[in-house]
This record gives sequence, structure tokens and C-alpha cells, in this order.
Amino acid sequence: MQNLSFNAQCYALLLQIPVGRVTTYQALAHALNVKAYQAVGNAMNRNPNPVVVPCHRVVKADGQLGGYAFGAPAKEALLMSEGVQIKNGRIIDFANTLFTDFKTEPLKI
DNA sequence: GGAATGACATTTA
DNA sequence: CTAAATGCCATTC
Repeated sequence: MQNLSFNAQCYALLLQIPVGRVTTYQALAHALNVKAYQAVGNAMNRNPNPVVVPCHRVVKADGQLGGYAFGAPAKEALLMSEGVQIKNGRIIDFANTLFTDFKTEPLKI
């Protein structure tokens, strides 16, 4: 029983993403100090809690939406519904829409 | 305990 | 620019 499984930490980071913003698998993995880009998506694919976590705010590093357990179109619709501009399946102004200011775990001084 | 999977990333041609 | 191949990590069967 670990304090927080790998996927659990990903969810914690996703919960920190404000509306209208998106993050990438690489950012999440990098925030956890790992290169398990795919592992992040894998955790979402299993989708232990599809409603508790806005997994639809996670996109690929190229600005593409990537995949979604409920279907890629659903993800795009959700993101646009949140205010994310998407064109041809790509996020417009990805650099501005991307959110990587994750608050790392509370380091004990 | 081991093998297989995947909603990715990166590099090279 | 597009396309293909390889690597990489954690989770799951």
C-alpha cells in the first residue's frame, strides 16, 4: 500500500489544472520526475475514476488531443466546451493553453 | 514472477 | 512537411 500510486499523483496534478487549460503526458510525467509518458496515459486508460479527474484535459506533447476512453471526439467537445480553441484536432495557441505550473508536493523544509 | 499492453515521446529517413 | 521505427516506464493480465 503506497501513499499515492503513480496514477493517483497524476490525478492530483490534473485536479490542479484550471478550466480552459490543458496539460501533456510529458508534463505530468516530468512533474513526477519520471519519463513514463505512456504510463500516464496508461493510468488514464484503465480509468479508475473517470469523473473524479478531468482526464480530458490531458493532451499529447505535439498539441494534438491524443486519445480518450470515451472517444477522441468527446474529448475535443469537452475541451472546446471548457474554452479551449481546437482546429483540425489541434489546439490553437498550444503554448498559451498548455499548463505546466503544477504545484509539486509540499516539500517539508 | 513473468510477459504483454498502451490515451506517448523522440529520432531518423 | 509526412511517415516509420525505436525506446521507455508503470500498470495489468
